[in-house]
Amino acid sequence: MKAITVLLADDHLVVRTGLMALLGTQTDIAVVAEVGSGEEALAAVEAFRPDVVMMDLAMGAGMDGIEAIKAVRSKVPGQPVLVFTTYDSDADIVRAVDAGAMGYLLKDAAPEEIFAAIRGAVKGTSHMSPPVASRLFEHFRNPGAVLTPREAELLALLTQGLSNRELGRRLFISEATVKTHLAHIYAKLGVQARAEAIATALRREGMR
Amino acid sequence: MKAITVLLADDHLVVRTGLMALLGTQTDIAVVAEVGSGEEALAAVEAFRPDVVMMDLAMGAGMDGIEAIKAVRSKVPGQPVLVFTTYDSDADIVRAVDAGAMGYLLKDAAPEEIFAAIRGAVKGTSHMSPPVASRLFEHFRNPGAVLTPREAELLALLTQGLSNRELGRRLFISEATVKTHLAHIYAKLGVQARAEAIATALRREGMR
DNA sequence: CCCTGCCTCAGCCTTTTGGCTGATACGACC
DNA sequence: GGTCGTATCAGCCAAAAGGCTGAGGCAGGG
Repeated sequence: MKAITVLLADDHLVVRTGLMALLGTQTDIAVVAEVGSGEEALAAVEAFRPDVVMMDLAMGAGMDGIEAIKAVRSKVPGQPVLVFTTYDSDADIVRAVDAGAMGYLLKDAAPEEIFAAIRGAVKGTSHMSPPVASRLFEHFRNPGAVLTPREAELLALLTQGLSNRELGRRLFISEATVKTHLAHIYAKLGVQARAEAIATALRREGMR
Repeated sequence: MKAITVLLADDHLVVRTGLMALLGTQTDIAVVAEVGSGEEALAAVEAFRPDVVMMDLAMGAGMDGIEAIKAVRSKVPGQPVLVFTTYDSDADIVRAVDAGAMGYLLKDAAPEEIFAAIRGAVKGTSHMSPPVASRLFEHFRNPGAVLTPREAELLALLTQGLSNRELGRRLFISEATVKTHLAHIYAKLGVQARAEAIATALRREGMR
């Protein structure tokens, strides 16, 4: 039986080393390359054509994990990519899934879970860590909470602490429009005021 | 020469595995135990009396890294503890240092840096990753920005998105007093408004 | 004992924010 | 060709937040 080939992309050497050691215990899984950035991952996918890519989402400077997933899958359509990260923020999960990730593992996952996800990925089975799955479920249970692109843009600036006037200047819209968007955002987030919206956005969505 | 004994405390199995693998390449460093929580770390320190403890700050549920450092050092005075974490928020660094940490390493540190920090720790030399050191320096360069206990308490609630009225109710003080504290907080943080204060606090201090 | 820092509070006035109602415009979809 | 979602804007009013000045109590240090 030919071993499943895996590419590791994570900016932390310690994590890559740990994964290599863990995956090394499995005879049917072989790490063929390890890289520390999204750009390198893209190149390595072309060079090695691994069966599965394990990708961290936070990768220091440059291309982030989500962009890397999109780039990889546009270059190699159908390439199975597993997200392997510390966080399980709503936004990250949703963005990863619609960037085409086959699975979403948390770094505190048990080794068996990791192995199972890799084996599943080559067969086209997707795997989510339980907390991730439940968040994703929540997300689709309440699709009313999906912000429009413009609203999301505004929220991002809002979390910088800008005033309505500033928001208007930055987005080239009137203060009246800013207020309209804000009202919609508050309703969707289920909050009463600006402060709460910022708190919610920063906590829930891992926006920083 | 007797090898330096090390205890690893980190809730991520992958990270522990990676560190074991990296440290295993050094003949003068021996990992004597690895644990996944602050409570276990405390027990392991007593049982193994390691030369150095490497401690993560974020450790899921239960005792966090800072508490664990304090507990370890109160049980074994002078025990060298190295913080090994992903983040370098101001608050974490300062709290770790005054909990008695001997050094502060980031997870993306080069292996040589990690080895050096461990070797230094047993000799009583403290080591900081460069970005950490510069933040610590900044912190002491501008001590005016130190919030009073009451202000910190208020800021914590502020980041929950509460209104002035709510803040007053929670802290059993009048809205007038809340405004006074807020004015001081804004001045110390160097911000103009509530929204900015929340953003700054959440981003800079890793309060969540 | 005085000074300083911290916590507490009041009043006054301006600016900002939020709630509401209503309106126009454009593109997609049926 | 109508409908829906999105984005844009206005005006009005009430509530909240912020700037300013002033002030009392209390603990700790010189």
